[in-house]
Amino acid sequence: MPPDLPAHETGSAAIARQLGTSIIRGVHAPGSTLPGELDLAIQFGASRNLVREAIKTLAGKGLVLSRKKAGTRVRPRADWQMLDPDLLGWRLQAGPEFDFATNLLALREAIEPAAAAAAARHQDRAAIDAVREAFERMVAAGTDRARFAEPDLQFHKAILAASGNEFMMAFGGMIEAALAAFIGISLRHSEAPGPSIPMHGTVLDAIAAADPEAASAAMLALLARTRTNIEKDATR
Amino acid sequence: MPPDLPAHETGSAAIARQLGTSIIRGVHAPGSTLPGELDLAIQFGASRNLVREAIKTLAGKGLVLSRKKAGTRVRPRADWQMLDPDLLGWRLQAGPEFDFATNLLALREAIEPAAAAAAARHQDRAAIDAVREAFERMVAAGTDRARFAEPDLQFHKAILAASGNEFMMAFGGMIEAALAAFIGISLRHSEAPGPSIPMHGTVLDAIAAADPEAASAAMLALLARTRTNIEKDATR
DNA sequence: GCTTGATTTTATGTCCGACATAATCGATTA
DNA sequence: TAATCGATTATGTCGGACATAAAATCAAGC
Repeated sequence: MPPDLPAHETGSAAIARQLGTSIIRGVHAPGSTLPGELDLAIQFGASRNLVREAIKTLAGKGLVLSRKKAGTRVRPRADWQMLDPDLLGWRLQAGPEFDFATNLLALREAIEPAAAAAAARHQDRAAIDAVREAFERMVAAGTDRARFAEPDLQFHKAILAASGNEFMMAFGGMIEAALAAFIGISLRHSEAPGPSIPMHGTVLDAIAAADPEAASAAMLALLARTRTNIEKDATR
Repeated sequence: MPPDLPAHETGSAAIARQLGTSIIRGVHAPGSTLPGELDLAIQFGASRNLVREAIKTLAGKGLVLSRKKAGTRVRPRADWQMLDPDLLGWRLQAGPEFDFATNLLALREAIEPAAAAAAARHQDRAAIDAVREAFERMVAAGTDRARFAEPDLQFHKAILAASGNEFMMAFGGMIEAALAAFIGISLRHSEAPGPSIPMHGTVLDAIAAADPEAASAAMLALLARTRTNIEKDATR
């Protein structure tokens, strides 16, 4: 049985996580061949079948490719499914990366304003209620950073969900995986969240008012503030 | 050995694809429990190990969750990793879906202008050369739709790659999976591609000129034209 | 010494049966 | 009616075996 087993993580999931993290860290470089299945089984103290299941998981995320006799090869980084929440989590577990936060923010700046605009057009009442509920919990959290982070994340996820676009909704899982790892880091450095709350309210109001342009602009302004905070953190 | 085995598709990959497609089609509804591993092995004429490998692949893409005794349950649609290229391909294989094309286009309208702007800022010469090369192949294809589609896709992928943002690059695989399935369908209906070529050239010129706003606007205009074509197709 | 074809080796692909165990279900008891 | 207990069951994990595609090696011919 592999060690270090979080709740409900099966043996093959643990091996996939450890192998995935090793690949991301460069322990196994793109183009290189992983140790054979039997060697990996010995290394992880598991059966060859568990290793194979783990490798299938990594293959499904674009990290590796197996061929008879040829072995299991690490694919070029461009083939990795960077949007996969598991892979994202492994990247964050592997350690800080140059430009990770700014690249993620650039993606968010592209998608979340569009999602806010789509939500303003879509007018799904229940979904907008969920945005409002998250906003109210942010207000209730006040300047308590630890209590603020979770409703903040829910706020953004709720807007993605309210867009009515399943592709935009999918970013919720990705952003959640990324921010979950960031929370522990950024809570120490970020300023108090209080001042950004009204900006969140502006986004909500624009969505509720069915004003796509205002919703998009408000979300862009909010994320610009996040960018300022990230850049400020980077210079400390 | 499972039947219907495309080149280089292993048995477990074939089972994953067939099971994934069944789930997407609603044959196995979210919340329901899949047949047991032994039953699936009989159904697919394969070993229990192959079925388990396939299920691990699906689990890694958010489609299912297995627990001892409880069985393998289909997760809510919101948990599916909609951005996964394999899942995207299975969705397209499962059959036409309401709003698929317009949702994908809305996502592209959010990301590709941002990628074009980022490419204009990033100024990676080799990457811009790849954009130019794809553009020249589009020009060479002229009004031959069949020859046009592939360089058109490469053009968009090259811009995503030129952005320098790994998350934006990741859309290349996704768009490729989506458009690969669309090509067979849309080639019959789309107008000749010739008139859009200059618009592609405008995007390239703006990127080469290091003009992010012009690049973004040009890409948005190009995608607006795609939207017009999709809406035209929808009314036939 | 190089090229080509044959042979051998090897690592994955697939299978089968077995055992462990977590979770579900039904019966019993308080 | 609720809690407990035992049986059942489906997944989790293991080990060994065989098939086979592909890589490596070897031999023959030029």
